[in-house]
Amino acid sequence: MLQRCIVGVKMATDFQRRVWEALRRIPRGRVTTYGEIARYLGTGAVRAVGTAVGKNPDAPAVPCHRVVRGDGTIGQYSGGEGVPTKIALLHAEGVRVAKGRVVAFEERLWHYPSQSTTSPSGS
DNA sequence: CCAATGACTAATC
DNA sequence: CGATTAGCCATTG
Repeated sequence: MLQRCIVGVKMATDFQRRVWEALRRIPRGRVTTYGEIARYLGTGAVRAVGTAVGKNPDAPAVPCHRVVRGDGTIGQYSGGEGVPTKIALLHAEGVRVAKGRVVAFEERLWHYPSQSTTSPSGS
């Protein structure tokens, strides 16, 4: 049973799994940027993040459509009708998009939780 | 291992 | 604001 997991199966890299997991952390009605994900992963591989998101096999089960570019523009999307579908999904979650750009982008922008400064066992 | 690619970003024209 | 160049890192052939 487990044998088939180690042969003849396209396996994603750990990097991609971390990216997809980061996508699941995005709350509904919010958006994030590739740069934020890269920072969350602790790397500057914005390009690699975008590629990993595009290879997301569980789309749109994973909110990959909540990821936009750093300047608030929609960016790209692979699936359905492409970018139009990405915008449609965002609208379905309450995120307004105009001229291929997220309305009130910085207000809708989601930031990943940072380590609590009130941590009792802080270093 | 090397070369090419990509759902990006920033700077310049 | 649109087009171009260069830098970036992981994936893929």
